[in-house]
Amino acid sequence: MGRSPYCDSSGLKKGPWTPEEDHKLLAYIHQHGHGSWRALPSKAGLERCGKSCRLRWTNYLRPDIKRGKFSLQEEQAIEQLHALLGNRWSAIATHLPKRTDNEIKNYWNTHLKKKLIKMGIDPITHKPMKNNNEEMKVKSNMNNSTLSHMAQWETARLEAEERLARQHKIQPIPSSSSEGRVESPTTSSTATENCQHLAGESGVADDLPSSGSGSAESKNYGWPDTILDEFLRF
DNA sequence: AATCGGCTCAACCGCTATTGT
DNA sequence: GACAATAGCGGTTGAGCCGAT
Repeated sequence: MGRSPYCDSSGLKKGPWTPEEDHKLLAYIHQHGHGSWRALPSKAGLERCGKSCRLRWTNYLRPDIKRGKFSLQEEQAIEQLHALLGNRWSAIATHLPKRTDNEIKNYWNTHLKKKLIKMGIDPITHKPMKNNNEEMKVKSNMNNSTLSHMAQWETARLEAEERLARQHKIQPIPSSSSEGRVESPTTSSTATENCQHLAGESGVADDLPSSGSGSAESKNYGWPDTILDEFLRF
């Protein structure tokens, strides 16, 4: 499997995009669609590599992007989804309409991770940190419902994993879901609904997507939808 | 006013996955 | 099946901003 170089360093521009470049990219995609990203820059008259164009489009220029501050609901949804999916930003992004994986990743790294650490929660495991001082802080700062809620999430995750493992021993997963990258808008929306249900019960994430978040590209990387569903059904 | 340090976020880089031949 | 091309993901970087000193 040959790896393509990021961008040939043959005079291609790097760094921040100018409004003129944005305009060229927008105009081209609006007229022709992006097609092959590799071929796009020359067709659009841009001295950028295709990868750079794709990134600019998906992270900034796409019309269905919501920019600006994250709401409390979005914040809580990210926390819950991260507890469930880990650093699978694109998978998390499919459950947060109009937010890009890059934006969510940035927000996690700059805000949420610190917030959890401050609360004495390990941002990786989403469990209270073992450190005594931190644990004391957790005990005094976190309310019981938050703790029990997190424990429920973790328990449910483990149960779902176990159940799925058992199931797979009996019946192998169909090829579509065993390939790691799963495209299934149906189950995605089910998961979303369940997430909404869960969020509703715990009083968070009221504005989670009610549809498949407009994601024709909706994928649950790594986590098969069955696990996600199981977990969110909890 | 200068400078220092922390923070944010757009963009880059390197890798894997997928698709086509 | 092997290989190449392309797409997409997640980690990291660095320029710019802003508040503190």
